Formats: sequence, structure tokens, C-alpha cells
Amino acid sequence: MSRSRDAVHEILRQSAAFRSAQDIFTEMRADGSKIGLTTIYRALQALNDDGRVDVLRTDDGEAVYRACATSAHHHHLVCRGCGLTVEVDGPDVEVWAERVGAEHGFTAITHTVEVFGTCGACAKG
Amino acid sequence: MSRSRDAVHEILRQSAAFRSAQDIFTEMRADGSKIGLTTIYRALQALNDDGRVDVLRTDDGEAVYRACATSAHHHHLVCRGCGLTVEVDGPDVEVWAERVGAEHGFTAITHTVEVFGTCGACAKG
DNA sequence: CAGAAAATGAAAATGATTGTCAAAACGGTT
DNA sequence: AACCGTTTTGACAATCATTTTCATTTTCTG
Repeated sequence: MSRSRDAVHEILRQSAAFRSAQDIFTEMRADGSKIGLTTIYRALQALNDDGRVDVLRTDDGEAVYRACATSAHHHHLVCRGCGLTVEVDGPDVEVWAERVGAEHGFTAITHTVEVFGTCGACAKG
Repeated sequence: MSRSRDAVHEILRQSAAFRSAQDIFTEMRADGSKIGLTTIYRALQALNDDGRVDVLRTDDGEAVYRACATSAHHHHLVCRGCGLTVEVDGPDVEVWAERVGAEHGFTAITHTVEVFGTCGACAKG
């Protein structure tokens, strides 16, 4: 898995937004690629396993992917309008999650945090 | 929509965990109910519209529901093992989310925060 | 270049969720 | 209780994202 995986990765690198598999498929086909949807799913899965892309679920359950600049733990600030995404970190939130978990006797704490909003550009147009 | 909606609501009230539609369906049928899966989906949707149940997506995209004690904004601490869920709040997180959004020129900030862990009971075995 | 192993794409299978529609339950009215 | 219009219900079909299957193509290695 190399040719296609790199192509998919490249598409994601060129986008600041989270993209769905279908979305990527449509763009690549429009660009003349003969890639199949199956291959895109496989590539996204592999890239995610390698920690090279982040994945999250939209409200309607669709998986969307994004190439992250860092493989370190981070969160996302996502524009509801255009999907523009900024990577952010929140040390306070990490601490809070650990504390809340511990207070209730939970161990092996993890958490998901996503912030949504309307970006400056979308607020105008 | 009343008979069935109440029955579904009651099932959720009796459970501290997030439950899937299929899951609820199986339990109700086991209890002798003749309810259909379609009706359960409709009931869950209505209950969610009324703010009487919370919904979130599992990692594999399945929607799971839970009756929440409060209709006020809150977060969840969920056990990965048994699904046991505790409602928690995090004033600091709310503030952090607003600030992070504002720093990047985003408005109309919302956020999703879920904390996962292993509860005391599941940690034993 | 041969031949094995990995990758690819088309099409079928899966699984959750939603739409359709006729039958059943309900409510109010005589 | 019988009547009638409205709402709710459940079986089944349809949809949509994702996964699996499998034969073909490409890549790698010797």
C-alpha cells in the first residue's frame, strides 16, 4: 500500500478541513485518477493506524479525516461552515479530564474534545 | 407518539449506560414487547428533540442514547468496559473552549467533550 | 524476465438508519 | 357501543457509508 496511500495523504495535506472518503474520492476522480473507493478507505485506515491522519465522526456518523501537523495529542477547532480546522491544545483540559476520571474511580483515562464554531471568513460571506 | 416513546424512555431511565437502538430493541422484545425497531428509532429521535435523552457516537459510528438527569449542558465520563456513565460538568473546559475559539476568530462556539476510562468495577474483573 | 507477494478496483455483502404504507390504536362524538 | 378522522405503529423495502470478496494488475526480489 504505497502509491495510493501517498496520493490520499497528499490530498489531505492540501486541505485544512476534515474530509470524508467520498469527498476525497470525488476530488481524485475529478483530477483524472482511476482510484477506487475501496482503496481510499484502505489508505485512510492505514494512514490512521500510522498516526498520520486524525479521524472524527460528524453528527450524522460519517467518518472524516485530516492530516495533522503533529502526531502529539491535540484537539481541533472546526468551522461549521467551511470545515476549516485549527489544531489546538489544552493542557488545562487534559488535567481536568484526569481529575474528573480519578474522582469517580476511573482509570486509563482518555478523552475526545472538539470545539466547533464559525470562522471569521464564514461569519462574513 | 406516546405509548412507545414512554416505554423507550423508561428503559433508558433504568440504565446508567449509553444504549444503542438495537440494544434497546433486543431488551424490549426479550421483555415480551411487540415493538418494532422503526418505532424505537422514532421514539429516540423524538426524545432527543425534546432534550430528554443525550446522544453520542461510538468510535464505529453507532448512535447511542442515554436519559440524562439534567437538561442543562454537561459532559460524560463513560466506562469503556460496561458503559457505566457519570454526568460531569467542567466550567474550566467551557471557558477554555470559548477562549480558544475567540483566539482564532471563531464565533458561535460549541464543543463536545467526552471522557472515557475504566470504572472501578471493571478494573477488578 | 519469472514468480511470489502486495496492492488495486469492481461489485457484492453488511449493518445502521430512514422512508413507505397499510393496518391498528386512539379520541372524541353521537 | 358504533362511527370517523387522526395519530401511531410495525413489517418491509430503500439508502448510505463502510467492509469484504475475489480476480486482476502492479510491485518487488531474485
